[in-house]
Amino acid sequence: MTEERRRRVPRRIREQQIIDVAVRVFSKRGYHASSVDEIADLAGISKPMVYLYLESKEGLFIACLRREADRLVRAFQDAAREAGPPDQRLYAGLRAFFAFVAEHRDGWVVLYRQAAELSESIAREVALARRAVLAQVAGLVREGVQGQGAQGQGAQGEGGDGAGQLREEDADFVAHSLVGAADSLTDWMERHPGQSPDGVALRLMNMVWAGMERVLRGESWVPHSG
Amino acid sequence: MTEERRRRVPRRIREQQIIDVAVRVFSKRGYHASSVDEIADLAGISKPMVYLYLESKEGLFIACLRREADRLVRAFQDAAREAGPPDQRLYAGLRAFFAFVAEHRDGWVVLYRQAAELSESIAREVALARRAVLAQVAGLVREGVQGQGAQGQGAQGEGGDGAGQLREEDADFVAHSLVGAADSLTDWMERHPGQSPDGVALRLMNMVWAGMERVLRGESWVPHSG
Amino acid sequence: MTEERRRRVPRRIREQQIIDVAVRVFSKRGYHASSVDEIADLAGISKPMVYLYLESKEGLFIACLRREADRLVRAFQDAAREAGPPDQRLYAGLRAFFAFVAEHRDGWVVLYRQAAELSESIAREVALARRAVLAQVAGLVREGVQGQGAQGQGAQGEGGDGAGQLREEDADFVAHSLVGAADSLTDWMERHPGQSPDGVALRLMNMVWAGMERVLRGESWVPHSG
Amino acid sequence: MTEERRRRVPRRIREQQIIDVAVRVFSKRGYHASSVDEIADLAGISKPMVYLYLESKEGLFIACLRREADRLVRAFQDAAREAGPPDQRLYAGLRAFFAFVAEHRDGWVVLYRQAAELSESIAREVALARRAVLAQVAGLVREGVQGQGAQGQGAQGEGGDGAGQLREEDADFVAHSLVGAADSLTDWMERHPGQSPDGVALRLMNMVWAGMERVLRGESWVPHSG
DNA sequence: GATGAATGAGACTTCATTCAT
DNA sequence: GATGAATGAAGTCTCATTCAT
Repeated sequence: MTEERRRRVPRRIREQQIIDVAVRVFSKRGYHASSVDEIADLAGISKPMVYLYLESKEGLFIACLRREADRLVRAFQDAAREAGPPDQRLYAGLRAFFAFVAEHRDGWVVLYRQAAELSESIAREVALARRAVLAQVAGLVREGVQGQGAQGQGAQGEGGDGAGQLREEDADFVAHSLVGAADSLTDWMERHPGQSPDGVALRLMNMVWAGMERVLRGESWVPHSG
Repeated sequence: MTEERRRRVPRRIREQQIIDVAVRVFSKRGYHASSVDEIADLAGISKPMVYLYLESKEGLFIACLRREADRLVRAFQDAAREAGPPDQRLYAGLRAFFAFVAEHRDGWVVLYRQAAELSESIAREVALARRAVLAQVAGLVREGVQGQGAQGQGAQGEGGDGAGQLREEDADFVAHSLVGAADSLTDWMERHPGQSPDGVALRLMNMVWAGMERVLRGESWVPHSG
Repeated sequence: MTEERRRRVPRRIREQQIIDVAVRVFSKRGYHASSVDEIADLAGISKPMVYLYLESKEGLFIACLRREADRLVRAFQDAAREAGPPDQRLYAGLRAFFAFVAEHRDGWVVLYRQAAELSESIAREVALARRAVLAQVAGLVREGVQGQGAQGQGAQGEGGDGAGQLREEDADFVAHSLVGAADSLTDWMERHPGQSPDGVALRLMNMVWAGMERVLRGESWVPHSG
Repeated sequence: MTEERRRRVPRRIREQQIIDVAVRVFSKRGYHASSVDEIADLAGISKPMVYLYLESKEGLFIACLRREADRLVRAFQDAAREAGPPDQRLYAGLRAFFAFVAEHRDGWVVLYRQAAELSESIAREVALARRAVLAQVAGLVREGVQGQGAQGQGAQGEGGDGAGQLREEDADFVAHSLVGAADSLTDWMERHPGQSPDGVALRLMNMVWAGMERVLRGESWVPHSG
């Protein structure tokens, strides 16, 4: 890995180099405030190459988006493939998530902090990419809680049969909550640098595990109980 | 709504008109993709008026930011002022939050979906505004859980004394989780239009209430319990 | 002279107040870089008043120009009215000039440092005002040297009859030289704050007095004398 | 002059073309009244090229300034390099000056008629450029008069030893006077088109040569001699 | 594979000027 | 006599994108 920027680099590699830089820049500045000029400069090539390989600024952004979403999804899948009881698997998923964000902060930002400023056509891509991530989480949640009645951690013995009524909607609700919380916690992590990704995952697990099942079963906390 | 667009509108009112429009536009397009031209047009005035009253695009954005943060914080405070047991108060807070977002979607987007693309000086303002919101939530959380041992909803009888160990950090963790989840759930709401803000708040309450206390007490879910 | 900015000031006085401020601002920033806004602000009135009284930015500038040219011309005339031998009178004129500039720096700058940036129609006015100043100097020069043969300071006894051949052109040449030198020396004065206007006038007098007569007589220094 | 406006001109050349035009425009209109649009148009290119090569309007102006100051200084130095007695050298310097101004009127105007309207940072540059020009003249003056006692043109035999007391300040005084006079005489030249630069230089030489030495020696004309 | 040269379009911002009170 | 409200026009500057080599 001689770091000298070589001429005549084959297309596949150049593309990756460009995307590497672009993720960094898009993450730092946001889509609109990023300039193709800067990206080309930092990639050590001229602008026409960017356009030759990635077609347009939108194309470049979409390429970034897809690569980062893929990476995150794969990290999730790898973690979830682990055998084990469902709570362990969800925990593993969350750990994978926080570890990914800690290591690929830029990728996460590109995926999740570019809501308002994008053109219609990019917004669609972003929605797709996020759907892919959310789907992973929702999957884990569904599996995890389905098994919870049998292997869960005790207290709620009211029967896992409620899990049969799992609706897509509920799993989606929980997945949104988890991903939203996790996203927000990346900010919290930045202000508490001592915290390991695993620690954050553990805390979050503690906070939601007990309640998740409830939600997926339908309400049980009664508003006016006080 | 006989809001006929009049000439010679006094400054105070014009400013609000401008900010109203700006919140809408910034929310729809994001900061950079918004143009002062469009905002002026939609406000029914010429660009120089915008600059005369709000100084600059940044000034305009900051004005939007502050107004919306104030509104949200006030909505929260009003809800939290209600008497009642702590879980009720947190529930009221969440309801207020989702109601606010449902009614002021644009304001929320301006506050919470403008991360990466902003200049240093605006980023500071955004951070401040968000801190104000987070502080409200953290406050509610702290109060709520401190009282939980005494007036809580039963199941966890392990004693409220653990609440004494509440650390700022933990309340902040929970507040980040809640706000992040809530933010993300606004997307969920958009895809499930039948859901009332109160319903969403209830679901979220169910999901986190049981676990919050755990987090604030220190961990209790054990990773390798399986 | 209670300095409180009063309302309902009569036109004549308001006009002078405005012009006072305008001379200062035009001098500091130049014509184009000055804004009517700033002038109105500093004058403590609203822009429409400026337009009511002075018609336009150009009108305002021309008013400044005329007033300052008048003042300078009058200072010159007062000095030149002094009786005395011609060299004394020229010296008195130069002293008056440097004293004026030292006290009305802004006025001078407005008159003499606004060459390139002005519109055709203002440039005409400027030329007129400068002509008035140059004419004063040229007048002094002509008188002074005409008498030089009789009452001059000695050395050149070749006779004052050459003075009869004075051409307008020559007096004008000398006047331009003197005013140009004097203008430039105002910069020199700024860098040598110890120097009194009178001292500068004396130095300049020394430098040009002997040679002036020559020029007005036709050449006498021969290029290839070396 | 087959300078057909070509496409794809190399940077170095384009830069010079731009500066050529800019000097003309800045000279004609002054800094603020000049528009980059006009400069680009006259240079036969689009605005972005101007900004690509010269950074900003200020950068463009500074580039003009430096080039013209360099040219003038070099013209001076070339003239002063001529061997010969000191009066001849000063005369050569003045001739060079007037010849330069006659041929590069625009350059001179850019250098010397842009006083009041410039931003702080440009004003610094202008001051620097002018200093360079003044320094050349002051150098010539110093040399010239130092030798005057020995090789001078006769009349003043009071001893060249006074020349040893030359102070920086005095040379500077004379230089300011000369440059100011010369600047002002460029206006005179415009109104007397028949005059050659050499003729003007000769007249000025006549006017100041005799007196210069006096100034540099300390005063000798006595105010109240009459 | 690679790039220096070039631009149309559009952004923010300011200014001289006027209107209605 | 005086002003707050309002604007058309113009200016500086940046950007995504392409052409010709």
